[in-house]
Amino acid sequence: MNLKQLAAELGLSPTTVSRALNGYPEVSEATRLRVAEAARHYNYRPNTQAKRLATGRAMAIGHIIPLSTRHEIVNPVFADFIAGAGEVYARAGYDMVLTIVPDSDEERAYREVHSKGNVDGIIVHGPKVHDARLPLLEELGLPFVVHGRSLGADPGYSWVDVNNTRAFERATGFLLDLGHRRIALVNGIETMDFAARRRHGFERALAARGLAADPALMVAGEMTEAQGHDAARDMLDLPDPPTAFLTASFLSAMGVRRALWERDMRMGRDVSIVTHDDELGYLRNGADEPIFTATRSSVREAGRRCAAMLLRRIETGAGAPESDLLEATLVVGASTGPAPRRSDLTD
Amino acid sequence: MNLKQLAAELGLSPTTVSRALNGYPEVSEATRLRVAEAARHYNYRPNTQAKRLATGRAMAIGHIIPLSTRHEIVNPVFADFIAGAGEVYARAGYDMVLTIVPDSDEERAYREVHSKGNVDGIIVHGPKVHDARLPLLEELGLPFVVHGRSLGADPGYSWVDVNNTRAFERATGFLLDLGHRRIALVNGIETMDFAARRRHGFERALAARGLAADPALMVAGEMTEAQGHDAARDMLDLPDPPTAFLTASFLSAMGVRRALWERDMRMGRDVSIVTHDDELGYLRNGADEPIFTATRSSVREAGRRCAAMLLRRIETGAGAPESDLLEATLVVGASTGPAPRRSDLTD
DNA sequence: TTGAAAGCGTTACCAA
DNA sequence: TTGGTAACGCTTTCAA
Repeated sequence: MNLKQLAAELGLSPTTVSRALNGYPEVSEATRLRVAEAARHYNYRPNTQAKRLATGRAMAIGHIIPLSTRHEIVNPVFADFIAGAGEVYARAGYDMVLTIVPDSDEERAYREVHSKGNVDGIIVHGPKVHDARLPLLEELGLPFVVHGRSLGADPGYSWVDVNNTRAFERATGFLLDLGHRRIALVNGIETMDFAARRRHGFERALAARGLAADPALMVAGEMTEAQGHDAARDMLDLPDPPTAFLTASFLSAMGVRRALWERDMRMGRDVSIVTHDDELGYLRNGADEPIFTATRSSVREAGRRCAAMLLRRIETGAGAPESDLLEATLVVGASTGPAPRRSDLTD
Repeated sequence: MNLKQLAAELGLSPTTVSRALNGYPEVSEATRLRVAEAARHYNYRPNTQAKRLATGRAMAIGHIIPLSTRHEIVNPVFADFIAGAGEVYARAGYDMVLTIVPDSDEERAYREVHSKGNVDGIIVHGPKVHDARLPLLEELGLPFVVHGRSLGADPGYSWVDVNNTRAFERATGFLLDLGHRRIALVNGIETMDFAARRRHGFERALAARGLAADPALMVAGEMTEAQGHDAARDMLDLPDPPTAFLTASFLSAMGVRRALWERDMRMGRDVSIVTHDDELGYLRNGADEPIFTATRSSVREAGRRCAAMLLRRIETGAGAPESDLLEATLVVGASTGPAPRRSDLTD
């Protein structure tokens, strides 16, 4: 059933039917009702392609994922973000178009998606400290919002990010308050903006107490179980091993835990772990009270906000860049001090 | 630059230019070259929407993800699958359209995506033992391929699946060979087809030795770290606790390991774990030789095959249903017997 | 408040 | 081998 047929059934012109369905004011209430009724009855849905061609709007948002970036697509953060963004798109009648590209083709993919005109805007995932995509998109004039930020880029782009610097600063401060002085950082790859910021936060907290970060206690790499394990194993072999670990992901924390296990050490007794991720709800304080983070659900929230921001910009024709900084909470597993409360960490 | 403008530049009709660019045979080699050259020079890309409207093909494949289904979107398996499918779509010039829907709206989403005509076919994710989506899609006449299978459905649909039954049967047999008699199964939700099959495999291996599964040693639920932990903790409290665990996911295995840790038990000495997932490369046998599975990369391969099958069906106008059964390998962490070799399991 | 007609950028049919 | 024209299904301008 298409518009013409529906109009014929109603004895109206396609024009009027279109107007009635799209909420134009100049159509009488009576016809609007008749039309709506008939549309429902015949289960009429306007053809997307035709609508797109006529309006010149793709009604779709692109997400371009570099293939090799295991960091992104295989990252639970990515999935949660996509879920959040997808909710918003669905409500607004937009499609979400995912494009998987080999890294080498990334630039071509952006240009192509632009000239083919099958998306109205783009979400940039996993920004690096120095990221060639932002100037490229600026040049193309394609509306975009970055999930994250890029330290090396000209400001002036729109973004939604979590406060990684402060989160890690706070977490480090928390461990310092518990008396730890040898704190290890098991970080993500530091060409990624988020990891660079986490390291800054870590170093800032140490510096605030007049401490310098020990390079032997800092490691950066793919955030896997194996990374956490190998890093912790090696560090625990040092003459002056760490008494606490700060990790950038759940998987790394799992690996650290395995290294402790292999040495018959216990979290909270011999060592503390603080990790910036969710899923660690099971780390409990002395009162068997779960201490957890909002990371996972807040990533979904970030997805929602990112998508909403982009749609707003598209529909209002962009304008001044916008930004949105979410505060992250942290998972804490440590019981050598007083049982930490969520509120200790959230502000 | 659109087709008309390009044609004008060349002094040709849009028709001819279109034919030249789309490889129709009836255009002379000379003009084909001229056109190709000009297209490159002006960086011409045909407008997707117009092409779609004219051909009646959306050049897009839909993936509909129910929102609440944490099992899917947040599942690393999902991400790997998407990555594999995305590769194939990109090569074939198709878009991948992800739709996130509240569970209650799932049927409506399928109907809508169909009547709006913005996809040419659908991949069905996470089939249940009894799944209403398959008859619905059949009724709509929308081409689809299932990632997985549905025990309760009429055969006659196309699918790509991993041999879950046999994988778990083999893993169970492996533990039995090592002498274990009390084997626990920490499974996924058993209304999901894959989990039902895994359980069948488990029970079949026991039955083959004349053993019956002990209900107290079987648990099914969300495959999280917490699930694995709680299940293992409770089972280890039984008067006759398990000596081995078979888990359906990496996260569950992590939880089982934590439960062991809390009891100062060790894998390989006190207990064995076999899990159907990747990332457990770190479970090493006595010779410190990693024993690992291909699951993760094979999920990507499944994504590729699923996508390729669907595109083939769309382009050839479907026909007899097709299927593709991949053999799964398994992660094994156990050292109470002779060091297991990968080939022992892959047979 | 309604309708006729043009237009969006392609492809596809029929002539030349 | 090429070109003119209709068609795809909708929106939008202009008239009535």
